[in-house]
Amino acid sequence: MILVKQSVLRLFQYRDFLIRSKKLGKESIFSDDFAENLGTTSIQVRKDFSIFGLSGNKRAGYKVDELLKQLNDVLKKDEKQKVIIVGAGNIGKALMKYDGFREGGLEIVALFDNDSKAQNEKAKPPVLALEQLYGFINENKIELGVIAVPYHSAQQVLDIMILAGIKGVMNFAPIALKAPKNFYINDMNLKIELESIAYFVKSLKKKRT
Amino acid sequence: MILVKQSVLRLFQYRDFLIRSKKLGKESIFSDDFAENLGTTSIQVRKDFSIFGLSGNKRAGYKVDELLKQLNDVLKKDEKQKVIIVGAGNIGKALMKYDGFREGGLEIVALFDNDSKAQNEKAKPPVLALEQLYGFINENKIELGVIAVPYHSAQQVLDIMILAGIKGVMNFAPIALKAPKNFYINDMNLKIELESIAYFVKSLKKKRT
DNA sequence: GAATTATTGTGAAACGATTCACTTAAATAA
DNA sequence: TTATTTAAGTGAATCGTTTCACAATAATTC
Repeated sequence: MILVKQSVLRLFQYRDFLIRSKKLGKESIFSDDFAENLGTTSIQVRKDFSIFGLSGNKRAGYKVDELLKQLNDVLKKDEKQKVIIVGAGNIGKALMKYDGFREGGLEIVALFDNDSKAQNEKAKPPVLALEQLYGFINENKIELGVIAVPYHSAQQVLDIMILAGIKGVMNFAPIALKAPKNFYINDMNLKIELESIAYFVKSLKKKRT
Repeated sequence: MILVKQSVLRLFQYRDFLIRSKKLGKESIFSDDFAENLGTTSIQVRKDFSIFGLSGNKRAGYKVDELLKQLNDVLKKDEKQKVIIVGAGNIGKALMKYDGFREGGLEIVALFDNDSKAQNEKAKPPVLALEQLYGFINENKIELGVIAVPYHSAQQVLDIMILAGIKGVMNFAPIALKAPKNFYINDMNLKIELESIAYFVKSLKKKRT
């Protein structure tokens, strides 16, 4: 399959907008509506749909229900997916409480932390010891993980996760991690993202001088 | 100026690696070292340097101190930059405590929240009422902000920020925001990023069948 | 029911980013 | 001091993504 990463990300955004529109009682919708809402163009929207074989009605746009069904199919939004978070510090805990994931069909089933003070087997979701990481992933057939540990232990943690059977991670450690080719890593380097905003803002100012 | 977004992001990563290498006592470094550490290629590294006029020594690589000085210059890492966070919920508070920003010369000077229970003028940084947002930005000439409020109030908050003089934001609300052309927004849509990882992982599996 | 209009759908062109293929020069070896 | 080696530097080619230009067709109007 062709890797059309940007398109896929937008499809997820279209899906969210579609769900919100449906809640507002809309029954049909146009490529312009998506464009307007997401800050892109209707051409981009239709091209994305075209790539994935999503179709509407010429002149009458897209039926909300129908498109949503097609989108769910393309995006494989079938059953819930279990996710674990490694690192129960500030970011790990914030993500645990983040509602967005649940809405997206992503269930956080456990956190893991070194620090015994953070651990709590009875909590929902439980916060377990790092020693249990390998076994938990293996037994529960977890495929998705979030890395929210300090940068010096991130690679170590990832290695365990890969060995245990995880297939993709979202990484908040501010460092590039090494993984095999068929493993999917999404780096969320908050430090660099914010630094780059500062940079681009400064550049914009210079421009106007 | 040409907008070479990807290159700029990598330059920040090179800088971080350079700083870590310096701490380890390294005095010179090669494009291959950067590539190896960041999971890219030495050609990419040299191309990035070339675009921004960063130069080394043929055969002997780059002097760590010298390159770092050049990089700081290119990336405008001069004075500290003040940042505010709007939304003192899970994510807002986690970001407040996140050390990475400080290391990157970014100082979080205040948080803002609707909820009077979250507010605390004496805290460091203070958590202020949303009513104070406009005045604070204006008086303190803040240019950078983080949006960590629920999606239904994100656009409202952004409008105030823009009006008050903010020039760029990092947005954690899972929605596309509208802003003028010369305003810089970096969307960190955690929900969609994690959903897309799930999607790509499923795709990888299919491939092997 | 024919003409008009609005919107989808898509191959081709343009653009931007990455990779290639080669040149240059400094350091080391002979 | 000359030859060899190693790594930087970069214009050109390639690749992936976005945008354009226009064809197709469903709905609406006349």
